[in-house]
Parts: sequence; structure tokens; C-alpha cells
Amino acid sequence: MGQFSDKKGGLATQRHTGRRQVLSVIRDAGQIARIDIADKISGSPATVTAITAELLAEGLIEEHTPETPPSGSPRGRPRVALKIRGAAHMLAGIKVAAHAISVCFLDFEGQEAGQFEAEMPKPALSAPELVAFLDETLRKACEKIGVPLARLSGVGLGVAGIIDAPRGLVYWSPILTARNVPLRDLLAARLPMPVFIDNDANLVAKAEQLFGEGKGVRDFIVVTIEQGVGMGIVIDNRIYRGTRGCGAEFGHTKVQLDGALCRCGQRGCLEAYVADYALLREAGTLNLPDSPTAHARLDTLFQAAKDGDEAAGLIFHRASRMFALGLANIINIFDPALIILSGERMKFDYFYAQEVLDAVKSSVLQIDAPLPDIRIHKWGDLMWAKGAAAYAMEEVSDMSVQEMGKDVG
Amino acid sequence: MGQFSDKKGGLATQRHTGRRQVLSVIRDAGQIARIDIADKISGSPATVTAITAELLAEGLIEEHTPETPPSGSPRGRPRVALKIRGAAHMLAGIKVAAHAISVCFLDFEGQEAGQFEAEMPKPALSAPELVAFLDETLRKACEKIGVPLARLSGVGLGVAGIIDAPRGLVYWSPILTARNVPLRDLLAARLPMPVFIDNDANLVAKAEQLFGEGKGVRDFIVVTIEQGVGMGIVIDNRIYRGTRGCGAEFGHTKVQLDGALCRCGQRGCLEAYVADYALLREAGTLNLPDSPTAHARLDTLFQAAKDGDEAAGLIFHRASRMFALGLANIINIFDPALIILSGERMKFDYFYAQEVLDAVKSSVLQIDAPLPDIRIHKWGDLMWAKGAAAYAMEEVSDMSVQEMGKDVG
DNA sequence: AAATTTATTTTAAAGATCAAATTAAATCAA
DNA sequence: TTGATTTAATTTGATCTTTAAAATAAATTT
Repeated sequence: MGQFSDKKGGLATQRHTGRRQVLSVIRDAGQIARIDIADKISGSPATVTAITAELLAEGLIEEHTPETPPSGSPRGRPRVALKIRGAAHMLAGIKVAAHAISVCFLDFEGQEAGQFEAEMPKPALSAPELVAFLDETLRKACEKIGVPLARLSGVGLGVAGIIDAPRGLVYWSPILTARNVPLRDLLAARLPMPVFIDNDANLVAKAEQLFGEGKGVRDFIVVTIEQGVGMGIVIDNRIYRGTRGCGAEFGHTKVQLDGALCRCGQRGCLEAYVADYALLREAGTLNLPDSPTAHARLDTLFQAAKDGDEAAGLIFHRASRMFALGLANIINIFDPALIILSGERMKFDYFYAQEVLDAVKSSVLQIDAPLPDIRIHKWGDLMWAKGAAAYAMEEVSDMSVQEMGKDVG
Repeated sequence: MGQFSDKKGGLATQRHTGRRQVLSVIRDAGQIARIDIADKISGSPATVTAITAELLAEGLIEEHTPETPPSGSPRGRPRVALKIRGAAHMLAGIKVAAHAISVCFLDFEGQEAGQFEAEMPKPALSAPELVAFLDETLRKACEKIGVPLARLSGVGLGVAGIIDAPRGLVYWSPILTARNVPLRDLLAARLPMPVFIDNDANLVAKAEQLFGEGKGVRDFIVVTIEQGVGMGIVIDNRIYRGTRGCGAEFGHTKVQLDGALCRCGQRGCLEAYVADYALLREAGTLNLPDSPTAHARLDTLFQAAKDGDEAAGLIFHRASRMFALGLANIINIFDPALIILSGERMKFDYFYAQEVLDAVKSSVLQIDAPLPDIRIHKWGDLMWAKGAAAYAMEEVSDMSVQEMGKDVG
């Protein structure tokens, strides 16, 4: 029989791992023939036939026959491509930020199936308020997009703050007035499908891994700058979370002894130099035209710096040097193959201006081997929600793969 | 048959993983009965019987019958304990430092089988000189301890500096005059057994994992302070090495923008505040009695600080604050369960004085979950060599486990 | 000495994979 | 159009591995 028993956190059965591998290879490839799958997993065609037959029967994958037979095809029996069957599952991803909430629907293939956005009623809510609001928003989104709630196989939830993903716990979040909220279970109690929750930066990492620059990269790190500074660590294709589930707090890495005051109450955090509020705090002492929103004020400040305002320039200059320092530390510690600077705020090019990259490079240990690749990926707000949905997709995929022989009765 | 084929870096066979697990459980436990192994690996007693029979036949393990049958034993057939057979393999570990070289012999059970120390001929050697010296020293050690060289199944080598362990390459080391030396292969060419090489801090981590505070801990971090500052990262029971094999350069983490000059040529490295040379550099401006060796001068400085010398005290004070800052960063990034401060230099208690630990705690993100455990482990120079031998032991163990059915032909 | 208890081994059955043989589905060549 | 050729996928039979259940072993208890 399979390899050892499957109870508890025990070992996977033999077939189980095979199924997981095959599904993963198909997902990676988009579409791929059985014989190529066999090649990729170093298994025999016979095994692949057996496994894919199961997956086909369960509706997780499907054969993909192109309408127009490709001309100039080689002799021999043509390979028939297999692909994930999008209709197998529908997933929702929700990203909650201070002012807005966004929902994204993804089918099992990773195709976007709709999106929905709404305002937050107030910047910080109590736990019951937030749960009710999430529930309500998800139902509204389902209605608007035309997907019955019951159709969803899973919901991924991304929240800014300090999250223990495995336990579904929000230690602290700017959008919650309470601490230590078991948000996952609270929401799951109101919904008929499993709920998964994670730190928003980890979800960006997930999105990058599945749809973005991190595709096919085994170890990489994602850094985001928005309200705060976030980091997602991917090691060995999996998100690294630390023991308490709350590692990767790059933003609260100290870059200066007794430095600037951070909103976390400590001093010298990177965030206290580069996050929105840190820049605006310093801009307060400047004589800039007033703007209604923080976003607009930030734009004004950036424009002033670009136009040669020396004080404004100095604000960005210091921020970027601190950012470079923090980034160099990450490289020295992890030696990753790739660092992705992700998020909308990357439009402030001071963060990735050549001089910053140069500063990073000169602060990294010098050896005769290529430096890690640093890539910028600006993409919109939707990405966060998409990452949340992708997170749910992965979890549900894992669950599906394990459900074998269940319908034998 | 087993799970997929075994070619290249492909997947392990089914039995292969079983063997590896059983051996690992036995090693962890010291001695353990078959039925308990079955329990631990969530397998059946029958399987354990099969696997242990193989391992017994190959001489990798042995039954351990206590001379005195334990009184007050329960009814029923008594369980017979299995243990690693020490005589199965003999391993050597070598640690090369600036002034001394130490060799440690370990049997397959992890029992120390002898040690040997020698002076380095000069502080920095050329690659051929070092290889010849290592070869010579190992042979001398064998002679002294009475182990024929051919008896060794593997040699582990620990070198300070920047090492790419998988490739066996020394990018840079204070003991080598050249850069990018393929030291592993150079030494292996002169010896009849496999050679493994790693950064010395990783070897301390390995020693802690097998014999020290890291026993049974899945994720932990080891920090050492000696000539430089080193770090070993254990994630998921394995040493994390980064893509170029040279991650975990904690010592060159920047703790101050444009800070103190480091021997690596950059500014603001942690090492430039807390390593031996950094302290002595500052001590130079003090009026302290001269001492012949660096070691002695450091002792003098430390004593002066303890005796109330304000300037000396300030040197240590700053070093310890910087150290706390660096440590807090590690915790914020990794959220490890355990941090081990390891090495002889821990005798300077400023590094782990309560106030440093307090500073770390107050610089770490505050959430309602227990802080990582920080433990001090002072142990002698031999540990490094022991870690090197342990590294070789693990590698050889893995090789042994894979050699199955080889003697059937 | 028999009954009981627990550990280990043996046995027989069931999964899972793979090599080899077979079948399927195309192109190529006449 | 037909048969040869080629490549993909499936089927078959053998082998390996694990496991449940039965048998055996080795102790204690009665």
C-alpha cells in the first residue's frame, strides 16, 4: 500500500504525493501532455495515465483539444494536453485595508472570474463588526458577479497586521480595535466553506509566486511598501512564517539605534523612515500646499522633491538610504535568488532608483558570484485580493488532492 | 515498486525514505524499540521489522540488551532496544581557525573517539599550502588517536569565511590568501573518503542540533561571536544556506548608516561593533597595560570595564546595544522558536547580560505570544570540530541509507 | 504449569509503480 | 488508398512495499 499511514500529521500516502505532483505540474505548465508530465515527475507514463485518469474522473483536470489541429505537427499519435479544469472550484479572495475592501474571484485554473470593491465603514472596527462586514461584502460580491455563495470552495482573507496564519489569529491589525482576534474561525462560522487568512504581504508573495515574477523561483523574497512595510519570504516554494506565524516583520527591523519613532511604539524601525506616515510626518514641517487626502499629500511631496525642493528631496533621500540598508540586510541574511519590490507605491521611484540599487549592491557582501536579482513589480490593488484567492486555491487544491476514493462508497 | 524512479536528483524510493526515517528516529532517540519506531513514523510494526532487519544486516544499527534486566518491568514480551552501531562508521571533523586547527573523531553513534590539536604554521596560507597542511594534520591525528586513515568514512571541514557548501567552494576566508578556492575537491583528491565543507557557524548549528540545545527543535538560529560574528539558520531541521550557499551573514548586517568601518571594507556592519578586532580597535585609545596576545588584551579590557573603567565600559556598552539590535532584527525577521548564543566568547557576559536580553525583548514586535527562547551555550573550541564531524556523519548516514540492495549482485 | 500480556515476526492481501507489450492516432510514402 | 512508420497513451504482468491479521516469542501473573 502507500507509504505509511495517513493519520494525523503523518506521512502522505504514495499515491497522494503522486497526485499532488501531477496536479502541480499541470498547474505550473498551464497545459501539458501526459508524457511530459511523466518526464517532469520522473515517473512512468503508466503511472501518469493512472493518476490523470483519477483526476479526470474527479473533474479536477480536463483534456484540452485545440480546435485547429496544429499544422506542421510531427508524425505519430498526437499528444493530448491536460489542463486544470477551471470549473472544478471557485475561490474568493478578500483584501481588507484601512479604507477599502476588495474581493476577487478566481476559478480553479487561476482565471479571474470577477472583482468587487467597497469602502470600509470606518478605519477600525470591532471584531464582530468586521466579521459582519466581511460576510456582507462577500455576499454582495457574489451577487454582483453572479456566483452563488454556495459555489465557493474556499475564501482567502488578507489582512494587514500581525497574523498567525496557521491558527487563523490576528494578533494585531490596524483595521481592528481589538487584539488577538480569531478572525478566521469567526468568519468561517458564518460561511459554508473553509476560510484561510494570512498577512497581506504573504499574499503578495503568493500572487507573485503563482502569477508574477516569482513563477518557478524556489526561494525569493517580496517587499511591499504601503501604509507599512511588509515582507513575504518564500523558501523551498513555501511561505516561511516562523514559529508564532508572525515572522518576516521587515518593517520593524531596526535600522538606527534610538532612531525615529515608529507607530509600533519602538524607535528606529525601517517603517518609521519609509512608510507613508513617516514621510508625511516629516513633510509636516515643510511649507507645502495642503491636500485633502494622505495620498494626495504624498504626491505633492514627491512632486516637490522632483522639482528640486531641497528639503523634500532630503526626506526621500534619507528614506531611500534606509530602505537600501534594510534591503542589503535581507540579502546578507537570506542570500535569495530574487527580491521583488512589489506594490503600487513602487511608483515613487526613489525606492528603486538606480542609486538605491547601487547602495544595496555596495552594502552586500562582496563575493565573486552574481548578486541576487532585484525586480520591481508595480501592480494594482487587485493583486492583494488575487493573492488571497490564490492562497485559498492552493489550500483547496491540496484538500481536493487528498480526497481520493471518497466516492467509492 | 518505489515512488517514481531514483535517477538524478529525482525522488527517493519508497523504502529509501522509510530507511532514512527509521535511522533518524533511532538516532534521535538514542535507543528505541521497534514498536516505538513504528509509532513515531506512523508505520506498521511489520514494516519496521523489515526495515530494521535490513539495517541490522548492514551493520548500521544493533540491538541493545541491557545486562541487568530492568526490574519492575511490565508483563509481556520485553521490547528490545535498537541503537545506532557506533562501529559502523568513523568520521573526522576539522576546524581551521586563524591560529589553531582542531580535529575531532566521532563514531557513527556520535560518540567522541578522540581529538587532536595543532598550531597553524602561519595565519594565512595559499590554497596548496592549506590543503597539504590539512592532509598532514589529518594523518597525524589518525596516528595519534590510533585510527587508520582508511577507516574514516568521511571528513567534515569547517572554515571561517564565506563558503558555498554545496559546491565546496571557499569564496573568501581569513585563513586563505586566495579567493574562490575549491577547497573540498582539492582535499578530497588527496583523501580516499568523501570530504564535506561548510562555514564554521553552520557547523556550530549542526553541533547544537545533534548534541546541544537545538536537539529536537525544528527551527532555530545560532549566533556565534569570535573573530567575527557568525550565524547558522536551521529551518525545517535543515541548515538554510541561500542560493549562493552564503546566506546567514549576520555579522555583515548593517546596524548603522555610515557606521564603523568593518574589515570587509564596508561601514556599519554589526561585526565592526562587536567582534574582537572592533573592541580592540577602540581599546587602543585607552591607557591599558599592554598584553602580548589579542586574547589577553581583550581580557584586560573586559576586566577594566568590570572594575569600573568608564571608557572601557562604554565600549562594551555600545557593542552590547548593537548586538541587541541585530538580534532583535533576526527575531523580527525569522520569528524563531529558539536563538542559541553559542561559543567560547560568551564568557564575556556583556553579550548576554540581562540588560541586553531586555533590550532585545523591547525591540521585538510586541504581541501576546511567548517570545522566542534565547539560550546561552558556552562550550569550548572542540565543539566546532565536533560539528564538522557531525556534518560528515549526517552526510555519510544519508549515503549509507541509500546503499541498499547493493550487495545482492 | 497455564493464562495473560505485550513485542516481534510471518503471512497473505492490496496498492502502487514500472517495463514491456499493446493499442491508438497521427504522418509519410508509395 | 493502403500500408509503413512514428509517437502517445493504455494495458498487462511482475515486483516492491506496506499493512492487517495471524502466529510466534518471551516475559509476568496466577
